[in-house]
Amino acid sequence: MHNDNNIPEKLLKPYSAKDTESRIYEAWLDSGFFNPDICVEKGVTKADAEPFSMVLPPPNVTGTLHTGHALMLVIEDIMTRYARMQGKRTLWLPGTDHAAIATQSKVEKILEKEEGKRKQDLGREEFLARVNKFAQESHDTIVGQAKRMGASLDWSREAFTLDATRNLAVRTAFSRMYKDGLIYRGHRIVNWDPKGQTVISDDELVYEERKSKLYTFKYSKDFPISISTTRPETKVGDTAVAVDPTDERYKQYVGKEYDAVFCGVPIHIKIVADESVEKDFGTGALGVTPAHSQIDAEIATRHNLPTIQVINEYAKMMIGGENLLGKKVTEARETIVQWIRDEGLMEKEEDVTQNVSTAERTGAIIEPLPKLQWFINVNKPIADRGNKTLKELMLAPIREKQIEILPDRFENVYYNWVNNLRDWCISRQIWYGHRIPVWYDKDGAIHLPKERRVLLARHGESEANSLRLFAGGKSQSPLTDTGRAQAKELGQKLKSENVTKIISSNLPRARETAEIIAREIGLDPQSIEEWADYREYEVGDLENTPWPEKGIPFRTAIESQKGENLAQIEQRVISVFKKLESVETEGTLLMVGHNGFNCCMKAHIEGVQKERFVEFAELCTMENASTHEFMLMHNPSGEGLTQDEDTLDTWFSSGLWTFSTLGWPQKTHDLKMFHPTSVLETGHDIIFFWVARMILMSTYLLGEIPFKTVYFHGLVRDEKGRKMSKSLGNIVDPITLIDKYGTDALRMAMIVGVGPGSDSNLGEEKIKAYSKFANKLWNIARFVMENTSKLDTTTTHTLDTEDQATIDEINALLKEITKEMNEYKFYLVAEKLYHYTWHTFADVVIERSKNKIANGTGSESAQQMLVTALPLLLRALHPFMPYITEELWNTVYNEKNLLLVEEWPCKI
RNA sequence: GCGCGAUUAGCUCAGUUGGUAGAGCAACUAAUUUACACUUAGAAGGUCGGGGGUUCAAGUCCCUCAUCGCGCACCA
Repeated sequence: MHNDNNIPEKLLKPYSAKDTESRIYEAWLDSGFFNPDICVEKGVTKADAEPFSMVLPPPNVTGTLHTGHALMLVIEDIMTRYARMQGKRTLWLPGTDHAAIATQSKVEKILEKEEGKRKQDLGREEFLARVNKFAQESHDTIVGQAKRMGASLDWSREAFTLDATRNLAVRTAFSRMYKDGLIYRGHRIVNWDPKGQTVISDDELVYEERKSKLYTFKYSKDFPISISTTRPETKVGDTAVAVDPTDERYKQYVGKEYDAVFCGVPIHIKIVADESVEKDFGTGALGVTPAHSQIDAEIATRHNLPTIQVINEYAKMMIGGENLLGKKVTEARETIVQWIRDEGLMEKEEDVTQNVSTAERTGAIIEPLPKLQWFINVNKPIADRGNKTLKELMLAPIREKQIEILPDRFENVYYNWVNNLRDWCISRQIWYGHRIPVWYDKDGAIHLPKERRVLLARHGESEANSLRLFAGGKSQSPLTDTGRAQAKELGQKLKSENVTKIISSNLPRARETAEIIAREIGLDPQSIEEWADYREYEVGDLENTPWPEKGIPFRTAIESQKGENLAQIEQRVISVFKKLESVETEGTLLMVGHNGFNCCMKAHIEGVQKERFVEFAELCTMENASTHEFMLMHNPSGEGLTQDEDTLDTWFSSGLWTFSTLGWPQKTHDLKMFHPTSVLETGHDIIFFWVARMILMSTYLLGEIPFKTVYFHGLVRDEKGRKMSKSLGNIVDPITLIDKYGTDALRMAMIVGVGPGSDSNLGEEKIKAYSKFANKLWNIARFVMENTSKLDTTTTHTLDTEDQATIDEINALLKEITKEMNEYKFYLVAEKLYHYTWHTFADVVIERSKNKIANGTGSESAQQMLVTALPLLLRALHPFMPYITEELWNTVYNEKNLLLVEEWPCKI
C-alpha cells in the first residue's frame, strides 16, 4: 500500500472522485453517525448537547431530482455537517411527498401513452396500485440521488407524506380542526380544473395574460341597462344587474325586475344596488352570474339572488337549445356573440388584455363552478388559541420575531399573502392521496375518527424483580407486598384518568396488578381482558436466572438468542396494535403489562426500527407501576357508513411535516427533543404553499412554531441565466455533473457566491474550476505528507515567528468564517476557504516552506506548521467538500475518527 | 395599480457597519517537469445603468428616471 516515502499509492495519482465517493458514503452509513441517537450512544455527541434539527423539504415522487433539489441538498447538508461538527445533537430528517395531483397526472399520462387507457378503465384500486409502484420507483431514484450528493440524512427516520404514521397525523389534525369548527363543508364557487377534473386552491392557479375581447351589450332590446363582459357565454346564467348605489344614471331602475330571452334562454334579471360595483368601470353596471364568478356569488348572497349553473365540469354548456347545449364554452361564446350582433344588441367590442386563471399542473383554463367542498376557515376565532384566527396565528410568529426569515424581504411577501388569504379549499376529486377522514351514514350525518387515550402500565414489583432474576413470558412469579402496594398507589393515581377499560397480560404479576387497580378505580375485575399476546417477551432457559452484572436484561436476553428474536417480538407488537383497533370504550384504556414488551410497544409508537429496539429499550425502561401515555385513532365503523370519496390537498399533509415526521400525534421523545426544528431551508417559490401552511398547522395543533429560522434559496438557472425547462432543452441533470466532476466540485460551484434568496446560474466552467480545486487540495495533502513524514510527531516543535504568523492567520480566518457560518453566509465562507487554501496556503505558505525544509534552517518549524495547518483547513472545508476531506482525513491520514464527527476548528 | 429584486471587467458574479474597485472563467505575455499541467508567475481590462442629493469621503445612504426579472392585487 505504501511506497518508500510512506505515501499511499492513491495519493500519487490525481484525485478521483469516482473511486472515492461511494466508498466514503458507505463508511458514513456504516458509522451510523447520521443518526443523532447513535452519535450519543457512541459518545461523539454529549447527551445534553444542544439539538439541531431540520426536515428535508420532501421532494415529489414524480420522477428525479433536478438542480434545484441539488442546491437544496447542498445548503442543508452544509448546515447539518456544520452543526454536527459543533457537537450539536444533529438531526436532518429525510422524506418524500406524494404530491397528489402532480403524481397522479403523471401516471395518467404514462397510462394514456403506453396503454391508451384512462384511470377509470382500471378502477380506483388498480390505478392506485400503479401510482404506488411509480411513486416507489421515483422514491428509490430520489434517495439514490440524494446519497450521491453526500447528504448526511438520517435514513432510519425516513418519512413519506402518505405513509401510516403521517396518515394518523392527518386524521388527527383533520378531526381536531373539525371539532373546533375550523373545517367545514360548504357550497362555494371553487376553482375547477376541467382537465384534471378536480377542484384546486387559489394558490395552485397561475395567471396568464391573454388578449381577449370585452363586449358591451344589452340582454334584449327593451332592457334598460347595458353591461360589459369578456365571457358572454356565462350571461345565460345571469340573475341580476348590479349598479353602484350612488349612481344617478341607474337609481330609477334599482329594485325592478325584467324578463328576457337571451340567445334562446329565458332569463329573469333583477336590478340591485351594491357597493362593490365601480361606476366608472365599463358601463358602470355589472351583469351578475352567481354560479360562475366568486364576486358575483358574494353579491348574490347579499341580495338573495338565485344561482343558475350553466357550465358543467367539462367546461361545456349545460343549458340552452341545440345551438348551446353540450357545446364547449369557447364555441358557445362565438355563438352568443354572433347572436348579440344579429339582434343588434352589441354596442362595443374592445380588445383588452386580461389575466386568465390556469391550473398550475395541467395548464387548463379554470372554470369557476359552484360545488360542495371541504374548507378550512381562516377567519374563525379559536377559543384554545386566545380567540385568534388561523390568519392571526400565521402572522404572529413573524411579527413577533419568533421566526426569522432570511432574506428578510420575504417577510412582506408573506404578510401580503396571509392578509389576502381566503378560506382554503382542501378537498380534491382525485384518487391518489389521503382520503378525507369523514364517513356519512344513511341519513347523511357526518362521522369522524375518534381519538382514544391509552395508558401503558407496568405491573408492580414481582418476586423475580426483587431477587433480580429474569422473568420472561413464561414466568409465573407473583407480586411482592411492595408490588401490591405499588399497584394500589397506581390505582389511586388513575382515579382521575377516567379509565373505562383494562387490558392485562395473561401473566399473574400483570393480572394481579390490573385487578388491584380495577378495584381502586371502581371497575369490575371480571371485566379485565386478558391478552396472551401482550405477555412479556420469551427468555427461554434464562427464566429465573440472575440478571447480568452490567447492562440491561433485555439486551442480554436478545443477544443470548435463547428466547424470542426481535422479528417475533415485533410481530407480536403489531398484532397487539391490530387488536387494539377494534377495542370499544368511551374513556381511557389501561394496559397492564411488562417492562420489556411495553418498551417495544413504545418503540413501535415512536417509529423506532426493530433493529434499534434494544438501544431504545435501554433509554425508556419503565419502573414498576409506572405509566406511559399514547393515543389511538379509531375510524368510525358500522352498517351503512361510507367514506368521503375525495382526497385531501397534498399541502394539508405537507403542512404537518415538521412534527408528523417526529411522530406526532404521539408524544414522542423525538418530538420533545427536536421540535420546533432549528431551520427550514427551502425555495422561496413555496412560501405560501408550504411555509405558511406549516406555521398554520404547527401553531394551531401544537401551540408552537414549526421552525426558528427560514432560509430561502433561489432558482438555479442555466449558464445563460435562463430558467431550466423541458421546452428549452436546457435541463441539467446533477448526476451527470457529478459523474463528470465529482460531488464536491458541484457542491462548491453551487454554493460560492449564491446568497439567500438570489437566483444563480450554473455553468459547467464553474464546476470544472472547483474540480481543479479538489485536485489542488489533494496535492497539498500529498506535499505535506511527503515533506513531514520524517518529522518526530511525539513532541511538538516550536514555531518560528513566520510559521506562528501563518497559524495565527488561519485561526483568524477560521474565526471570521465561523461568524459567517452562524449568519448563514455559506457563499462567503466557501469562497474564502477556497481562496485562502489555494492562493495563500499553497501559493505562498507552501512555497516558503519548501526553502526552509530544503535548507534545513527552520525545517522543523515549517513541518510542524504544515501538519498543524492542514487539518484545520480540512475540518473547515468538510461541510462544503465532504468527500475529499473525509478521504484525506480518514483513509490517507488514517485518523481514528471520521471527519464527519470531528470538531469544527473554531469556537466562538 | 401596489410591492420586491437586479443593473459592477468580454462573460458569471462578490463587495458585510460609507474609507484607495475584487474573484472565477475567457483572452494576453512568460515559465517547462514541478506537491500539483486539473500548474505557476506577470500584465491587461471598470467615469460600479443614467441623473440629482447627503457627506471630508458614496458601488455602498436618500430622491428620481430607465431597462430587465419576479410577486401580489385587479380582471364587468
